[in-house]
Amino acid sequence: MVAYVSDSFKKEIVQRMFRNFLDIMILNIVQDEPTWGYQIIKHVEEKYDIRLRHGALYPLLNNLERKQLLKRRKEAKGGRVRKVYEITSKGIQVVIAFNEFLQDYLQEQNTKTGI
Amino acid sequence: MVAYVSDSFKKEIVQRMFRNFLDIMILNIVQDEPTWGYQIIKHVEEKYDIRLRHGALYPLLNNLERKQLLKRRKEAKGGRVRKVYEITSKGIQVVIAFNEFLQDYLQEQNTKTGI
DNA sequence: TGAGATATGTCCCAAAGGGGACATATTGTA
DNA sequence: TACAATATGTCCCCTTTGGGACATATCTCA
Repeated sequence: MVAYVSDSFKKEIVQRMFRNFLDIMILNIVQDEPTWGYQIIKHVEEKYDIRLRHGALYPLLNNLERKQLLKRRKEAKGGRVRKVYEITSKGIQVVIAFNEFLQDYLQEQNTKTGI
Repeated sequence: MVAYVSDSFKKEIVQRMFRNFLDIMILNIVQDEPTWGYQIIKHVEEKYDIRLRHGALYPLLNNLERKQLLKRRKEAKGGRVRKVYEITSKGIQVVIAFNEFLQDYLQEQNTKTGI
């Protein structure tokens, strides 16, 4: 846990989200559209202003593939290797479970604070 | 990361949520109504079927108080000590930041998957 | 009076995880 | 031709975290 400072509250949350639920964040991104490691790093950097370490990402992608949450659709080449990942039905289930929990959680928040 | 098995997906998510965002989960519970450590443990066990270790919770509560996210309202006694916590305005900001991120995140999910 | 529930405190060891470094190869561009 | 960007792989050390244990005190009920 880091010090909470007014404006950086949200930034802090996003960072923790990516630190602790990186696998699910990745699944979400890949679900949106098939993509590859390097692009995921660029995407997250651009959208969330967060720097993912490739040293953490690539092993994770291989891991998710081993668990059959992702599948490597093709290796688009040109002399250069590129692993394009696609989400599996099992992967989608994980994303759905996550989203449902969040939905239930927020639902409660709303009923408590009066819509 | 643990193996994802169909039915236990959601359970798994809840556990990770409490493991990784325990502070915010606690802030939420306290925001709902002022309460104390022992009751939080019972509450979480009952509602989520998750066992919080008091060895982790009590230091965290003291920590949240030191950071002024919680304040100890009173020590209701009877010879026995009980620390009743209340959320602070700073604590509420953290909860709001968290909820807003989740809201934005789910919003995107919905627009992507069609409403 | 003795056991179980209530209530909180603190500490330590082992496991996990992340940051950073080391490594390699191709493509484009100045 | 040389550097920056693209693209992925792997490893290690250090910090963080959790689980479990040790500790204490009161209250209630059988």
